[in-house]
Amino acid sequence: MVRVRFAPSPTGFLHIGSARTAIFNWLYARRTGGKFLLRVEDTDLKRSEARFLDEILEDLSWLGLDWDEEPLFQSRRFDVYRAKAGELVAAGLAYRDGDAVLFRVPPGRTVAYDDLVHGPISVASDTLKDQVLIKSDGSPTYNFSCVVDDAHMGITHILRGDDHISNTPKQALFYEAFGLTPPRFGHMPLILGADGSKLSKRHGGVSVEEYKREGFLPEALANYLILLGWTPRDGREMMTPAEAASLFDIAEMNDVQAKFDLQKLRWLNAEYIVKSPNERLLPLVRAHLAAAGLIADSSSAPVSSSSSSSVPDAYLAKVLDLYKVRAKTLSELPPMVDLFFRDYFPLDEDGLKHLASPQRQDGRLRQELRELAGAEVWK
RNA sequence: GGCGCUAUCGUCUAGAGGCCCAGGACAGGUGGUUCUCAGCCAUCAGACCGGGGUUCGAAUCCCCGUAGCGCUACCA
Repeated sequence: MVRVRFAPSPTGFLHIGSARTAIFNWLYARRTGGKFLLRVEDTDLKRSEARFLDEILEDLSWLGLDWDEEPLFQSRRFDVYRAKAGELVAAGLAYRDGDAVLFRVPPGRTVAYDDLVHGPISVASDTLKDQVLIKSDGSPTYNFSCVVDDAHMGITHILRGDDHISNTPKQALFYEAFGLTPPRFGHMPLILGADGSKLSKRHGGVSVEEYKREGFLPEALANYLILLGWTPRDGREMMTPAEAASLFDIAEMNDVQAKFDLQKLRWLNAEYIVKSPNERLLPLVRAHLAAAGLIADSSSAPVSSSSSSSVPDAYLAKVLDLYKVRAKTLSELPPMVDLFFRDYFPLDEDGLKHLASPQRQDGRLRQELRELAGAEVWK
């Protein structure tokens, strides 16, 4: 049975690239009827924080992913890693260097494996230095804890970013040292910023949380991330994770790094906004309007008296019907609809000219507008 | 520097030797519809990194170059 895992480090928010890795692992598990597991790589005690883990799990759920077992925490398994390293030392395959344990890389070997997305990859062991297994402070290195835990969790397929390609031969050597058959590896290309450089803040956000806050719908983000690296056979572009899961094939994964295109994400988001029923959008829209100060913040409003000042759903729904075709993100909505939440309507010259143009046959309205213009002292 | 991965329109991609004077989507241009915007409809422009091979035939295979990215940590 297929068992895959997503292994975040709780040292920051969920990166957009990590989110994609998680999605594809989930896709593969769901496609094959296997298990999608979580492992918390919190070996860096100083940088790991519980609040980051909470945020990461929340974002994964938000994106529509679910996992099959309780997450494994690496910070609770330090004694296991040390014991495992001890086995290798006893077998003469590793040695203690001060308080650290290093793996002896066998010379003159070609370490090869068949990558699920890239095909055959090989590297000469002579280009590898001896690998640290256990650091002087007793904590394990990434590559070592990774192998120990993947074996422990019975992981059959490892789908991760291209940045781990160079780690794989090292890990393959560890499996060999333990007499284990390594899992299958598949490395997916990294996501780059629009200018081809490493994805960073200036490209429009690197964390899932930022897109959530901007008013992107999770189905749009998930859909876009899936598209960035895989195209279904039938060429469709809009799909839910569940639909993608029914079509997914690792062999079809792209092996080319892709640039993150905010325009296309925005287009997808707009499509999902238009398709979403108002009941689903309303709570989100409320939050954005409240954040913009256009309506009272429902979450912090007093329970009793002020019902008269709260805007009814029916009213918001009408506004939404008018404007959801124009907004590419929910955060764009408030400036577009602010006039529906004000008591005065200052008109600029263009607006006045347009509404009072002779093309309008409604003389009565024109008259009213003139009066309005005269009354512009409000502004 | 060493090792590795990659290379089709601005972007995401289709293309697994002839079906391709390269198809789709986003973005862009133009026109139409509309009292504005958005939308919708129509339409245009836009690419096989360079050079060598292999082959009757290459975007597709091989080699070299170039470029981008990754790794080269007692970070993960």
